[in-house]
Amino acid sequence: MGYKHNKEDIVLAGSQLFRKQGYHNVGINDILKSCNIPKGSFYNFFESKEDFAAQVIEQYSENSIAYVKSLLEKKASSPLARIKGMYKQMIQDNIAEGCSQGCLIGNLSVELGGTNDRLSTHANEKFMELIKVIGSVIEEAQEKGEIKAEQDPHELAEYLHSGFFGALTRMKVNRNPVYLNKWLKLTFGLIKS
Amino acid sequence: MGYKHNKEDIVLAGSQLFRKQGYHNVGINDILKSCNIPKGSFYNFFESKEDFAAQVIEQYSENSIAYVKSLLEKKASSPLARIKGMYKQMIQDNIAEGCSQGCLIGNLSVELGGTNDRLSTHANEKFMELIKVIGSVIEEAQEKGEIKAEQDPHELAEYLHSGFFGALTRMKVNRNPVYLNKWLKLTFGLIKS
DNA sequence: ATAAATTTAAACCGACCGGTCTAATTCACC
DNA sequence: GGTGAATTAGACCGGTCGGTTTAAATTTAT
Repeated sequence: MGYKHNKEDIVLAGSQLFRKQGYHNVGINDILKSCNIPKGSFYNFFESKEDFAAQVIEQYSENSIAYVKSLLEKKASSPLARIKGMYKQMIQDNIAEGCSQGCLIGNLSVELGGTNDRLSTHANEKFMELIKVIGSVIEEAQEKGEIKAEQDPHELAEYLHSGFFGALTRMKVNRNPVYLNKWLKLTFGLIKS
Repeated sequence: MGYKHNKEDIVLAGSQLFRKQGYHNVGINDILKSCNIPKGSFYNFFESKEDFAAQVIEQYSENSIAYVKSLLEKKASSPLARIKGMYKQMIQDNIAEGCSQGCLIGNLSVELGGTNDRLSTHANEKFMELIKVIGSVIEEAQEKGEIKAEQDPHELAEYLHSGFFGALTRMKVNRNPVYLNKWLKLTFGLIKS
């Protein structure tokens, strides 16, 4: 049950730092300061900065997937309403964070996609896992006739979520949620039957 | 007319490096090596790394805007065909680069949006300039009845281009252009009248 | 109670970072 | 052809980077 510090808290702090400031702009010392641990403890838990980042990706995406599943499982409402509600909730979450962070997976894909195979492959795998979850609810919505049936549900999920990342980027650079709301309105206007 | 080295070439080399590897992962020495100049020359032309990056943003986006305008001005074809043709061309360009770079403006927006106000504001201004250009052709297409007229053309241009950036991110992390093609097909299927 | 194992703590390391400095070179102009 | 300004050249600087090390403190097991 542990000593003074615990791994999960450090990883959580790291995900906040990486999301807001990126990978290369965050040093080990920033991480140490942000949760008041000495360097020895850090290297006791993690092999390297890269290993740490891999665990940040893992924890963040597992939490995200669980969160998305919980939002999509409210069987009371229709599939389309659940998907739209999920994005609405995510928009609220980003607003609560001051529009300054965005999506860790997307951000790291951009920053490390050109150079760090290990981390960007890891991020990509987690992205695809999330797409699967969203895709299955889109399929449901198509079966109920709520969403145009012409497109492959999995492709549509990819389209939605990478478009949402584009909007998150606009949000981050402007520190303003309007782009998320515009995206929501436009996207769901376009895909509904 | 110059001595041995010239500024524009250094800026061009920098834009390649920043696009592929990001801002913080590229050091001054990487830039020097990539165009074989000594440090003294670099600091003769540029005040600092940040000043250099600002000039990279400026040159890259001015070139991009001119390029986009040239692609959109082929009055032989319809406005919609011109817009779609522009994205098709951009997809080809990214393929020619090995799908490893993406968009400098978008990439820097993600990496620096949370921390560097000067550079991210600069990037944002250039993004909006480009949106204006695309927006005006969308308006044209709407007047000709080629694109659904319900949406504001400027908002639609923002939607298109930030969605394209999302697809570029998928491309970069997968080193694969299929995501760009899927995006093209889906987007233009959805917005056409 | 004590020994073994683990975690905490921070000083320390070489490498590299962005940036400065001084000298040699090259150019434009008289 | 000589002169002053701009460019080229790279050694050099303090600071910070990711990472190592050694010892003290703490927890667990006996």
